[in-house]
Formats: sequence, C-alpha cells, structure tokens
Amino acid sequence: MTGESSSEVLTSRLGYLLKHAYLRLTEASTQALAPFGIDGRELAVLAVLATQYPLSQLEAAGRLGIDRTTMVALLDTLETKGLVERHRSAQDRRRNTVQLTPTGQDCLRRAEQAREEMEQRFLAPLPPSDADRLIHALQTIVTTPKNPGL
Amino acid sequence: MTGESSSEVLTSRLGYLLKHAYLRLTEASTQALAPFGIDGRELAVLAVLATQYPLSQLEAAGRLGIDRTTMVALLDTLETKGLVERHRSAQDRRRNTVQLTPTGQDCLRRAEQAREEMEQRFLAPLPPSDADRLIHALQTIVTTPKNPGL
DNA sequence: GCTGACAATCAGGGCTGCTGACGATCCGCT
DNA sequence: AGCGGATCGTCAGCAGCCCTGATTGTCAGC
Repeated sequence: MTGESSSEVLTSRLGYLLKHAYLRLTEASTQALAPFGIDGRELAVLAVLATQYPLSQLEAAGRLGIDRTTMVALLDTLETKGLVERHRSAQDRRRNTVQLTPTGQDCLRRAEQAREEMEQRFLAPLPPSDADRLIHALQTIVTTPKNPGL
Repeated sequence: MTGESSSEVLTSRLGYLLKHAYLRLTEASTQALAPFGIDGRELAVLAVLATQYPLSQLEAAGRLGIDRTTMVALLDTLETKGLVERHRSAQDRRRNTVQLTPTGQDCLRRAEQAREEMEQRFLAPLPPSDADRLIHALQTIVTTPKNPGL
C-alpha cells in the first residue's frame, strides 16, 4: 500500500479517479462481504439469479456483462458453497437453469443488506444530493451505447 | 461482447457502475492513445514524471499509487520506446532518477491533448454541470482517508 | 568497519478475463 | 429421416495486471 499523495496531474484524470474509486470500493466490498463467505462478484451473480427464474448461464452472464466462460468458474464456486444449483433444462438440454438454494437466498438477503450499508459508508464523505447525482451520472455513462468509431 | 442488458438490480450497484464505467473509459483511452504508441497507464507515468524533476522510481510509483515492482516494468517499456531515461542519482546511488526524453516530452504533450478530448467525449452524455460534479465527487471519494476499521 | 534500512530488480504466483476447441444438443431444410 | 449449422456449457491455455519474497547494491548510524 503506497502513499496516497496526489498532485493535480492525477486527480484531474478521469482514469485515475475511476480506477482508484473502483479499487477502494472493491476493497470495502470484499471486507463487508467476508462474513458471508462471498465477494462482490459472487453477490452480483446471486442478485441477478434472484430476479428472474429460470435463467441459463449464458443469460446470467449477459446481464452481468461477463463472459460465459467466466460464469462457469463463478458458478462452480457458488455451487460448492451450496448457494446455487444447476439443473439441465428440460425444454433445451443444452442449457443449465441456475437457481438459488434456500441457503443462497438467505445469504443473498443478508449480504445485500451488508452491501447497502457498505455503500452508504463509502458515499458518506459526499453530501447526500451529490451521492445521488454520482449514481445517476454513472448510470448515464454506463448505459449510453458505445460509439464504435470514437 | 455480451449484451448490455441490465436490470435495476445491477444499475443500482455502485460496484457494477464503477467497474463498467472504468472499463469503458479504459477502452476509450486505449483507443485514443494508440496513435502515440502508449496506453493510459504509461501516459500517467509520463505526466507524473513531468511535474517534478528529479523523481526516483519509488517516488513516482508512490504518486501513482502503484507498486514499485510494477513501476520497473512500466519504465522498461517506456525506456525501450525512448520516452524516458533512467540515471543513477549522484547523491544517492541506490536511486534512479527518471526523466523524460525530448521525444517523451513531445509525446506527453500531444497525448495529453488526445486524452482530454477523449474525456470530453466520454462525459458528453452528461450535462456539463453534472460532469463537473462527477469529477468532484470522485475526487472527494478518492482523497478521503481510508477508514481502517470499516 | 558492521549492522540495519532502503532502492531497484527479478522470479514466481494469484486473480481476472479472454480465445479457441470440444461434445452434446437443437433446429431448419431437404 | 437425416444432414449441417448454430447454440450452450466446459475446459485448456494464454494474457494483463499487480503483488510477495528474495537478491544485489548502497547508504547511514554507531
């Protein structure tokens, strides 16, 4: 952990700011979720799976913006933790439908609360209205279609 | 490249937002800087080195918040590209002072302009006042001292 | 001088995510 | 019927990024 000194050259850079904000959040998230035996990525998977059933692995990966091969490993760990179950779909036996186990549902509920509290602490240095605007600004940026050319 | 579909479960998560905003920016940055033969990390190194001379490798790494061993590799590539030079410090021969070559200074100047234009395009979906607030909010978060306990 | 601390380097490993290939399965077409 | 192309999950392998730990050279206090 090197020092946090920073001159204007850096704090005016969007890249530096986003990277370090992300790193800080990841650290806080990992810490906050440690009691539940999962990390932020795994929690996001659980949350997506809970919204709609049944989801195939590919569909879940698509919603999270991750690769299908990455989802395989992610589900492997979640399955060995007993939080999700894979079942071959009867309609299309190429697909695995993935669902939360009761343990997984319980874990999700409690971990989501911990995550929300962690995010509040994370945004605490900001006035509440600024925190809202930050969220909205990021949503706008992330949901804006990519400009292929530039 | 999986789809960009996203439900509220995700877009309300700070982790998801920061991660994907960062990924998008990195992609845009890499593209914008490609003509100069460098990427965003390398440009940040050049920018830091330009602010104060002489800086040792360790000092430069500290300002960027990266590890000293990472800096070694980063400087290796910048040196082979002819953008920086390492010189053993005369006062303390353990240290390498790193400075930009004329080529490096020229590269920095032009690449910085490209980066600023890229950032403007990146923030274009936001009203200008929101873009400013986004920057300030991120600065606040990144410069807030870490809370060791929580 | 000796000892402990520090700077740069290197080897190695962890984590994350990808590409490419494979087997199983589905679907459209003939 | 059955063939061909596409799709899903899986795996092996690789690349990028960053760290830990050990090594070498150097400094600074005693």
